[in-house]
Amino acid sequence: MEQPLDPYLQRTLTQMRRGTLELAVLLAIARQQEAYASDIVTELERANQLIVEGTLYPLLARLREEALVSYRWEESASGPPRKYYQLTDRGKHALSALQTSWHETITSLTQLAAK
Amino acid sequence: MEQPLDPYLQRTLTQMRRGTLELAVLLAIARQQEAYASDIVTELERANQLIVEGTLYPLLARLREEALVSYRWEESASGPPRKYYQLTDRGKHALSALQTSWHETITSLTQLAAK
DNA sequence: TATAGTACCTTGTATAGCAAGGTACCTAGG
DNA sequence: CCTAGGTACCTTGCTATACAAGGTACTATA
Repeated sequence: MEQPLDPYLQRTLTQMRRGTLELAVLLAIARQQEAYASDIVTELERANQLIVEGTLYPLLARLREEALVSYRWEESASGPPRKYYQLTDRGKHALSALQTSWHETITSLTQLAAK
Repeated sequence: MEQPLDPYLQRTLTQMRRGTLELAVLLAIARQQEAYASDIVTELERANQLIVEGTLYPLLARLREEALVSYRWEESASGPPRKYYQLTDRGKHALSALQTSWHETITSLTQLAAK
């Protein structure tokens, strides 16, 4: 039973997603070696990270432009062809750098929260 | 010795800050009971969270509009008067809610990162 | 009466999440 | 056939916010 969220909290959580979605998507791709958009959505849902198409497709396009991921087309028996994404070497390095920053952020906030 | 950052990483880290700065500022105020802008900057620097004036002042104004903080003026012997901020009850609740979301996010990403 | 230090705040720009809407492929039922 | 439903890709418009840069004003000191 979900309560409707305070608009303030809603907005702030959206901002929080900005910092983590890109990392989460890179992790989801890394985890599966190869993934197309629906795989990523499913993988993130499993981890309670919601992402919608209007967010994911532009994000994948950015990752592509930055050469963090590459893709290949694959035909599907049950619909249009799919773009399967995989991490490039550059993507693996970026993922590693982001994880480091992420851990530093956790450390900082943990320290701030300690009385 | 700081290396100049990859512009991509730079941008992404800025996005990461979006999600955490508001939480960090609320924590910094809570920690000190009362704080003015410079106190907050100092407190965050100590935790390795950089924040600049052009970010902090608008953020404090937003917190004020949302009634998460209130302030009182205090004269200073060494310059212009200062605005000392403190959390309101609503602010304490919001802080608590944000911390909960923050921990959930950590859990999600930790789960995604686990092989 | 300058100059330096402190403290407040605003303007303009770029970025990215999201709602909503669009195109096109495939299969199955009538 | 051809229409409906499911799948998959993508775009447009809106909004929020971090940050660089610039601005005002108070106090103390030389």
